[in-house]
Amino acid sequence: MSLRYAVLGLLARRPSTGYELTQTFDRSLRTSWHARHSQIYPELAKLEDADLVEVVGHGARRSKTYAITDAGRAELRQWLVEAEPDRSQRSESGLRLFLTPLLDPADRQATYQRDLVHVDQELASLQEVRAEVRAAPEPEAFAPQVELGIRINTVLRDWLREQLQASAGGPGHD
Amino acid sequence: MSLRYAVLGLLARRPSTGYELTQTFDRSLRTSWHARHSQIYPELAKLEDADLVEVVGHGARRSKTYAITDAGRAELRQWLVEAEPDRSQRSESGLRLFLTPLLDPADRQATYQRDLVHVDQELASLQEVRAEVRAAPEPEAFAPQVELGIRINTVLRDWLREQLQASAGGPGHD
DNA sequence: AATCGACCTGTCAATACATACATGTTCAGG
DNA sequence: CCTGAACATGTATGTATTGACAGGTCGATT
Repeated sequence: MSLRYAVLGLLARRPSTGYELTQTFDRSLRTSWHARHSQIYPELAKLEDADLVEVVGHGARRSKTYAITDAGRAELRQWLVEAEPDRSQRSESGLRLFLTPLLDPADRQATYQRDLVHVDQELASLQEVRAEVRAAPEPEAFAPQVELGIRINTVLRDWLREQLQASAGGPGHD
Repeated sequence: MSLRYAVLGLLARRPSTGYELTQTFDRSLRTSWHARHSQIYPELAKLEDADLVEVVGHGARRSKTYAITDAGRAELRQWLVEAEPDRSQRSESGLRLFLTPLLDPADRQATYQRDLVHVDQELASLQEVRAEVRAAPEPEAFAPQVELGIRINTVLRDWLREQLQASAGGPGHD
């Protein structure tokens, strides 16, 4: 049911078209709940059927702008506050990190290096977002979430650097 | 395809029965790649068909012990080193954290509090694992991974504490 | 000897999700 | 006027995953 609440949550921030939602899933939600447009459009239709969202406008290229309804807000709040969270996760990157010790030192170093490049990019993009948020006239409610993303990626970056340094001396360094 | 490599990876660490794999998925892989036994048993059968794993023993209660084959090891290495990682993730907890700013301060505090309890438990259990790893006679290849888990959960714990303190003064505290 | 709980392996039906297919629209540049 | 790229929305087919069902096994306790 997470997809449903992800969509509801994004529409609670601002009314959007399916296309805009798809972009937000790609940009902001890819690290927490990934979804493709082929899932988003049918989900919007289901949510509309259930009166949790409604079409509030038609734009160019047949686009429809959806907004969350009061019922939708209530449903979202209920899920966030009252439903027991499912703490399980699916992260291919996490799985790879978990299994990396199985590789021999050269392969291991190569994969850590690849991850480090990615984390650096991630950090750069999050720092840009933070700068934008700080430059905004009004305080942004999502600023702490951006900060958390930066902190987690920083920990990851430092850990990857340590692993690379530790094996840099060679497997039988002593 | 991640499930396949998760199973292969666990069998690369040591031969196991389906039941043992299920337990490991629950204990260690729940935060990176979650799977139920109803997926694991059929996957083992498929892997055996493909000669990537083999049955190396029969135990009590009809249990079969599987081990990874040389072909399986090659397949696993190839995936870890050469396949382009899919960086997208699915984490209900992450989604909840992302959406929490939508809640009013009282609800928000309640959910952060709930998360804090969980993170504390997670940390305690990871610190136990670390202690075991340190007490082991031989150096444990997976020790850095445990350390990373501790660091990430520590960052999360500190961040949650900050959020709780920030809103403790009340929404219009100044 | 009966019973209970943990052990252990499977299957099935329904839902979630990915990939590919399919179609039409607006705008900018040549 | 033509063309290509980005915009925008959908559907179809196959695979992945869940939750429920199902049944057999072993050991300990009574």
